[in-house]
Amino acid sequence: MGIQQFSFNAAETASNKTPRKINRNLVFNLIRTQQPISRADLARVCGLRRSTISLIVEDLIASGWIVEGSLGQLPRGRRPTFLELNSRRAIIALDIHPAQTTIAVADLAGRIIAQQVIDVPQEANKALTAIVAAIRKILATHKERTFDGIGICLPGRTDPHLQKLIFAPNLKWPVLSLKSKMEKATGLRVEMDNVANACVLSEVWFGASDGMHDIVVVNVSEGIGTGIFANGRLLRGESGLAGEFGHVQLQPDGPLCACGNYGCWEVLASNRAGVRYYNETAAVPVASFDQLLRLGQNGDQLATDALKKMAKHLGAGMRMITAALAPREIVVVGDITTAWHMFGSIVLDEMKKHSLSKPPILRPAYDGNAARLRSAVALVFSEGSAWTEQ
Amino acid sequence: MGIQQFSFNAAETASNKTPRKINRNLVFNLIRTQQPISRADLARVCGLRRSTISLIVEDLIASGWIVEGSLGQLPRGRRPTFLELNSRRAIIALDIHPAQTTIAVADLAGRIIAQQVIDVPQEANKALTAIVAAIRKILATHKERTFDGIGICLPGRTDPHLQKLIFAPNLKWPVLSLKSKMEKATGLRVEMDNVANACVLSEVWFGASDGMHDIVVVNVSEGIGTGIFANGRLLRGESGLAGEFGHVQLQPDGPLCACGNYGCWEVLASNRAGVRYYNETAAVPVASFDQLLRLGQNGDQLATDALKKMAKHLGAGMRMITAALAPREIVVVGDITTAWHMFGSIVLDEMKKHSLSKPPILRPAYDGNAARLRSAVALVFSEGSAWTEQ
DNA sequence: CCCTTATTAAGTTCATAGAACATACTATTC
DNA sequence: GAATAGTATGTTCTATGAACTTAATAAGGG
Repeated sequence: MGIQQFSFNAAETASNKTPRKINRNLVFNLIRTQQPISRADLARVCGLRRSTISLIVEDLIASGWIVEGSLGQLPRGRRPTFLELNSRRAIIALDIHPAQTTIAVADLAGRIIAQQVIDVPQEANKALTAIVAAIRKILATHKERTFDGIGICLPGRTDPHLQKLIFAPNLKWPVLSLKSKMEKATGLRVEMDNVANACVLSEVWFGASDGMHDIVVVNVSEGIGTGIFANGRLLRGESGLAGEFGHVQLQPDGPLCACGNYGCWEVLASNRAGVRYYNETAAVPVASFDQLLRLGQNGDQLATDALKKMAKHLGAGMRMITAALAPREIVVVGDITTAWHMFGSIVLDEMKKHSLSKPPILRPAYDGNAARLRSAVALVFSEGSAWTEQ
Repeated sequence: MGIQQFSFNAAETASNKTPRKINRNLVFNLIRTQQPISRADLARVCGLRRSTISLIVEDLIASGWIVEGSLGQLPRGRRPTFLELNSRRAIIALDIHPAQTTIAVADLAGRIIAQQVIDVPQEANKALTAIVAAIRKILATHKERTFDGIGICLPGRTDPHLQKLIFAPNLKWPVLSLKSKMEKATGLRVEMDNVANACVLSEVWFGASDGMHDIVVVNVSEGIGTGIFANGRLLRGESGLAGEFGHVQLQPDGPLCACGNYGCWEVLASNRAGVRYYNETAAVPVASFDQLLRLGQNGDQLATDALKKMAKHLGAGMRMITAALAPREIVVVGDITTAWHMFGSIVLDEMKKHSLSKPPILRPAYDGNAARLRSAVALVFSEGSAWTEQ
């Protein structure tokens, strides 16, 4: 199965520089994921000759992506020179959330170097100003690093072509040329995407996924968003709105959803649904999902019941995803994962019910907290393919 | 957006022969889709230099994929030599159906050269024998052609790795090494896939789709199967069972489905559902969907109502697909398309209801009848990339 | 114990071959 | 003569294979 079965597109001719592009990409990714690693090991792992590897490595060092590090130990023979990512290169990661926005500095390996919560006003333009100010401050205090771009993950959808924010109901932001405005204001490249999509990239870049199998990330929050990784890429859809499984109607006589339909998955299984289930039965209502979760973890019966109901509906949605895409893994992101030992099995059981195929692996994101910030790194480097240029 | 953002896989290094592979592929596909076409036009269309095109064309002629044809007309200057697919190369196309199996000879351009319905016994091994006999007969009567393989589309799912038939309830066939058995019996390469998947490939190879956008094919028959084309490839899923949207539960209190769940899309919207709707209301039941369709087209009110109900549920499922994948187009295959002028708009309206994004283009397959047979050609040449070898 | 030599592995150098390309050329037609 | 199709040739970029250099340890001899 070749890489590009269907590339009969005029734009994609290959020149004699094409092999280098491909191999450079390959070698860089090997160093990124296997660092520290020597030239000789690179050759063994990927099958290119040592001489070829040397040339490519020289190129990557010259352009500042990697550096030579310490020497390795061997029982005999010349000691290998380890290659590592250049830790002076960094990106700015932004995790925009209705309740709380976090800004961070991360290096190419996804290590979070600095991190802080910032105050962001509700109104879109004021928010933009506040964010740009925070970015300028970061740039000023981290002069020793080279910044390659800004990665933003947010609870909304972006147009894949125009790179505009097109759908962010939870932020109450209108359609917005966020990307170009930020790029003008900061001079840095900006990549932004939905939380679920960003977490998909994070899983593929830093997580257990190898980029060769399909995975689906389900972000359970106020709503439910999913990100789909298929055929070696993020699946964005024509409009950028692929992955809105949250708005599939699973119960035609269910509660009204914000989208206008009744009984969408996210009305049945989101954090809000959990809270609603609890408040329907309890004498004293809870105000937030956090509260509900704490009650449940402390053994409150009504809270547990509400969360179990939510978990069951989550599982029903995962069954839908399994039928639709048969991915290798479904990865869950969101507050509910902190109580996965209590509710994970309920989700799993419901998902497996009458499944046609071997059900996918179901698991929480490998690194719930940092995942969203890390995903910003993945966004900048997977979307823009920054190291491919020149 | 490069071809291969995530190819950090050891197997996929590029050598200095890689550009030729890519460009040869590209040129061949241009000839395939734009034939007849001259070398000069190829150069203009794809951007490669005339000298490069000449070399690649020479190669393709030498290996028998294309031939030089007639000369074109121009107002002045040397007349261009048209290049065409070698019409002596052909494949055998098999459309296996519970009711009726068709065998055909098709050339690279998807032209059906000969076609005949064959008798196939129910039992799997006897069926295999009958099919192999029919193939041998075809091979004997078409000695003037070179056959590159056998493409099979069938109402079942195949394992993408092992190439076994793993799920064919409507055929009542067990898990079966169909591919390897047929290859041994005929000496030809065999590619097989689900009807919906095959039709996806057919759309991309011979239809309006350009291979650059996502499309979903919905095959409405006894059940409902869908094929997904995303990120430039068919989406098969881990198990080969991706696209089973037909078994997503859209109405938890709906009728029992063969899969064990209640209210799956296919129980609500397949041909069988249409028949069921009619028979619930009519005094005299119909035995087949064909009958129902004829009644409806003749203006029978109860039949029309039943078909409208079915159409509405079809639309609800398309809304699900839109939310899940946001494809550019949804293409419908199946008997219902013969009455698309009557029911298409009902499907469309239901699909659009409360849609978050611009809804996809909804249309019947561009060539309902030949599509399934043609898809066999697409199967052989897209999956095996036959012209890439050597 | 020290020095020399062999062995092993890492990394580099260089001639070679495949491929696209730019340029110049030939062929054909009006 | 002008325009267009198609071909031939030298150049450049690339991966490769073989030979080479570098650096470390092991073995052996004095």
